Amino acid sequence: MGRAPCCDKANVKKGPWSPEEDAKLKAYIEENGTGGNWIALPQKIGLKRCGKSCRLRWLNYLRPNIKHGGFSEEEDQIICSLYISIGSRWSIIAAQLPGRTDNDIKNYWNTRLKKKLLGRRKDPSQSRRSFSLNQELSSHADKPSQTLSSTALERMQLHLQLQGLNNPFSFYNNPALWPKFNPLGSQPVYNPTSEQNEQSLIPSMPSDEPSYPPLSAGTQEDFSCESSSNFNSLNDELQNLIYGNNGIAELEKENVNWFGNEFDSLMLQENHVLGYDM
DNA sequence: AACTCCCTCAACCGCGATCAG
DNA sequence: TCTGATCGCGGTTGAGGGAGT
Repeated sequence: MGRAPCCDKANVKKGPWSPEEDAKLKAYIEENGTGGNWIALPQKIGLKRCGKSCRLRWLNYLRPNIKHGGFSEEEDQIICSLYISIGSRWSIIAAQLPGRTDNDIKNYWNTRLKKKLLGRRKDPSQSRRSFSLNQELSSHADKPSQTLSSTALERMQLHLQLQGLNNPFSFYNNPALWPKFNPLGSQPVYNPTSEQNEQSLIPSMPSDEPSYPPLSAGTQEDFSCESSSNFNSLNDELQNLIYGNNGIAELEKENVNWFGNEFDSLMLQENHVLGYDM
């Protein structure tokens, strides 16, 4: 038995929204709110739209203070850092960028930022390195135990890419990145002294690399968010997500650990490919 | 000018999570 | 506790427009 449709598909308009529809939806929500029920909302205001479509239109386009396009270099860095840390959790990434929607960031990442970063080939040796890794990994693709998700591969590749010394996004030579990479304020994500951090959110750094400095108030402000309360709630969300003090967070932590494991196995494979483990 | 190709982004779809009765 | 309804998220699609030929 299939899933029940959320609305009557036959009587629902699809495709681009007209200015009249936008005006109706915007006026109603600004006056009455969503009423906590998106499914019933279009009927209330006489729109032949699916409730989900209304919700999306409001969140991604009509909501006040939405920014479109024109991503700054700093926003690029935040998106990139968080993508490597937590993957395609666009809603969480969007929460760190005021005025940006998850859909916007997702589109921006898929169409531009990913190409901008992964397409970068400054150093031929680095290029060969990435290529050989991909080639080697894909040659093992028929072995189930070594099949890796494309997202993880992409993040792995990005991580390698970002290690390039000439790369402005490099974690190692760009201190401005460190606070962005650790959105949790004073609690460092990577703590080389803690055994529990073996599978930390951030891939392990070589032991001779400096650990991330604790955030100053200034850098935390720099990190984003209009109000401190907003920042704190986001902060809490990320704290829960990463450190986990409830059931849901534990689930998230599993995912994070999964990435840690996957990343570790990738690093092992890469070392093997490059002959570092000999 | 006409055609094709490629890119962007708004919107859709399906699914897991959560809520309410 | 169960079940159906709804929400929210991430992946995908396709229309529209710009660039190239």
